[in-house]
Amino acid sequence: MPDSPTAPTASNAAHPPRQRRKEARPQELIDAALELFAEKGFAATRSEEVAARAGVAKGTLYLYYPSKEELLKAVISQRLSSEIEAVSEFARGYRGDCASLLREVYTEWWSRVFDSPTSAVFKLVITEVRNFPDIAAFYRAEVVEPATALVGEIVGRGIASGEFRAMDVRGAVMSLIFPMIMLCLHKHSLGACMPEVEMMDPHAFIRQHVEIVLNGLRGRA
Amino acid sequence: MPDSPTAPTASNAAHPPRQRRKEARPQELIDAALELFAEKGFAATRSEEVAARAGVAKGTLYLYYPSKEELLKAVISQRLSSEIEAVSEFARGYRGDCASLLREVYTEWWSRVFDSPTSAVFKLVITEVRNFPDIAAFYRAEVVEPATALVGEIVGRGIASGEFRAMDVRGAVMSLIFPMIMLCLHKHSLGACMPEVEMMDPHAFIRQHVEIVLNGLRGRA
Amino acid sequence: MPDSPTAPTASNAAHPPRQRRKEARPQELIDAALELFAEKGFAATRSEEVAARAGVAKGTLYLYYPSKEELLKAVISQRLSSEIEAVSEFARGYRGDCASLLREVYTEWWSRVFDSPTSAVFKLVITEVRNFPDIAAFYRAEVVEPATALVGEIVGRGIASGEFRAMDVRGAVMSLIFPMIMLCLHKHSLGACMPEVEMMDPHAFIRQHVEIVLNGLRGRA
Amino acid sequence: MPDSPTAPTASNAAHPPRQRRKEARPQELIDAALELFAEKGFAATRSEEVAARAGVAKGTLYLYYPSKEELLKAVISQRLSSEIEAVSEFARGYRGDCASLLREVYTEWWSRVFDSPTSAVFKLVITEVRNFPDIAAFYRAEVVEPATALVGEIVGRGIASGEFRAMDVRGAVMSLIFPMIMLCLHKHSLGACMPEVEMMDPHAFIRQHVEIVLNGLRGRA
DNA sequence: AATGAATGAGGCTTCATTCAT
DNA sequence: TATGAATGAAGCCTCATTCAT
Repeated sequence: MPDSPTAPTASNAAHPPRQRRKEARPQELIDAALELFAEKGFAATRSEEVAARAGVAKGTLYLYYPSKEELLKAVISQRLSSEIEAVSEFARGYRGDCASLLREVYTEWWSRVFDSPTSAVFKLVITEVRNFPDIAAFYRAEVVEPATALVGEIVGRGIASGEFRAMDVRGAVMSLIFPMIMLCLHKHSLGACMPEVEMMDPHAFIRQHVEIVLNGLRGRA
Repeated sequence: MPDSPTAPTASNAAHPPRQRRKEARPQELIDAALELFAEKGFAATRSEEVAARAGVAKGTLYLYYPSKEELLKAVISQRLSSEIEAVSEFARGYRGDCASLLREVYTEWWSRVFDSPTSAVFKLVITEVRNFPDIAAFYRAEVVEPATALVGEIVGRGIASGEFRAMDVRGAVMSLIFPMIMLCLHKHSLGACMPEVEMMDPHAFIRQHVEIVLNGLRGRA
Repeated sequence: MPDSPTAPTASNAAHPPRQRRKEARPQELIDAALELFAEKGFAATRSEEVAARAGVAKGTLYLYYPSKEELLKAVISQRLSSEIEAVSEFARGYRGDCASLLREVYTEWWSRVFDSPTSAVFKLVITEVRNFPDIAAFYRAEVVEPATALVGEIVGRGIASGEFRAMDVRGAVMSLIFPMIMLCLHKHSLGACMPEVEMMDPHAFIRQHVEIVLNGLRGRA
Repeated sequence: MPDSPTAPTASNAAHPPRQRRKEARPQELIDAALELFAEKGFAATRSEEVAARAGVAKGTLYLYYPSKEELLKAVISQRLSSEIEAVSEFARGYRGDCASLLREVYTEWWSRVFDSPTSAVFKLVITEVRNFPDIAAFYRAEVVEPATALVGEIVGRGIASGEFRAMDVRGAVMSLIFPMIMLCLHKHSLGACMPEVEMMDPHAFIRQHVEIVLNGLRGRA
């Protein structure tokens, strides 16, 4: 029911009341920026849009980040840092065979990442690395290396114990990881454009993919 | 092919090229645009750069494409159309078991795509679909559907014949295809930034990945 | 003056200063503004800088002056008013020949002006008059006219008495005054940029200049 | 008589015809910039105003100068360079006594400078040196040093020959030069605001000032 | 057809001023 | 009264597009 014209509500006010929320702003801005940068790309997102989505005025953005580019870097590093924290914790001290460990990591951790805003970071990194070399170095050191090492070590152990057959470990890691990243990319690109197209449920896919690959790592080639 | 005896010798190259140029311009502009759009993103690429890389002046671009956006659409549709042509041809009338067919499609056709400029289109599509809904519809109808249908049909046949175990076919297709697309994305994003980092050879990865998945599709889960 | 025996010793300084502050604020703001406006120009000086140099926060400035422009006007009029007061007093009722009077005015009063913050006002006026017409009217009425009248009258008396030869009085006044103003301008422009360049001592220059001009006013042309 | 509403003239056109005048633009932009920078100050002049006064659009300015700051530097160096050329030529190989030479330099060269747009450069330099240290170095090396050397040498010769009495040469140079610069500054500051105020004719002042100082340099102190 | 000078809408950023605390 | 977070108008500059040559 629309407001009657003679009964303006609070939202009609020309100047919504100013709020002083110094503590909350940085995270709000980062969240808004991640959504928009992933949706439209860094260059095509106006800084005013980011501010608007974070519920502040244009100028406020610049009280917290000195430029749009610095905001981008903050978005990526802040998001990834917290996620990295999470996996490390997750994998540390896990007991059981390799297959179970991988199954757990994927269904627990990856499923959660897929549902979180972090899923957008992959699109952002792929889209913007070539324009911002800092990102490449950071991403490689903080994400690619640790993730490859973690999964690679599990696969390597499996090969050593005879659970898996001999093969190129780096390739096996890619076979495991790449589809997960693609799932994230799809969610924020084609998937976001065509909600009507029925696709396999992402979580079910994750489970099935891990099983296929684990199974494929075992048998005779 | 040596000069025909009646053709002028050195000055031969002076005119025909200029003739050929006019015909070749659209393709040269598309090639330049694909490289740059994939490298920097559509919004961050200046149309003057595209013209420069194609060896013409700024204004000339607009004699062939009415706007930067139309150029983008031309880039995507032209590249994909020719590639689609190619696979259809490839798969049509293939005889043999499912595994062999998939092996062939991937190692022959995909390996070639990975090495061609078409590999950049995937990055471009992922980057820009949300800004240009036309692209989404086109890409889905012309690429996603046919490719999914093609591979899906092969996998389906394999399940029907008992060669593969029962499972969600769409998911199996994703398990096969996603890493290939990621390979292309990587080539044009992180991979382009860090040439020094050693990775598994892409073609070897393609072979290994297909074997892992094919093997995984067969065995008991 | 030593502490009075009944006054608290160290803690003495703690409270009175805070009291004094409130009274002193306008002058502190004006002093800070004069320095900065003269250094960087009115438009290029941020009001926050003025506040910072005066030791208060941005908002506080606006408790004392309603806008940056009003602060500018206050800076100019306040500084000049107090200086005008001083000369008038100085010249009133002086006895002696014209040359001596001029010599006194210049070496006593001008030398002092040169060393005081007032020297910066000349740069400020020259820089900003055309943007703020109020300043022109004020400066002309309160500074140019009185000063020209004062010096002009002395020179005129000298010509009348035969001490000086006949000439355009306004021009003679300019010959006397202009270099003094230039000295102030130089101090706050080039002079401030290149402290290493040796120049004639300003006070010595003032004395020599007055002698040259007085001498020139006398002799046969 | 205003145009009748039904008879629009050429000046009513929304887009005045584009003119391609690559050769003439730089000088036109410099001239426009000098006027405006001197009038309002560098910071208070919008780059669009400069373009408009030069008869071009905003963007055109940036085809010729990469930033407003570079335009400022071009304005100053271009103007001064051509003027420096002129004096050097003027003084080279002059014959006659010192007084005559100075008289000539002043009445010929300075009078011309005063009437030319170059007169505005002095205001610009004084106003902006502290913000742009490059200008200080350039101005000192190209203007202050040569001018001081030129006039200083003449005065020095006069002292050596007994035509002038002994004194600080640098000071004498300042006594000669400073009023000329002040005349230029006045023209572009107070003088521009109050055209109604009668002042001594600048050219007459220049002549009288030189005579006063020359006379003052001679006589007994 | 090709060029590149010219244009001006639009984006990033600054900063004078306001206002909640 | 003092603060400094918040605002948004306004300025610098870029670049897609146009058009005179």
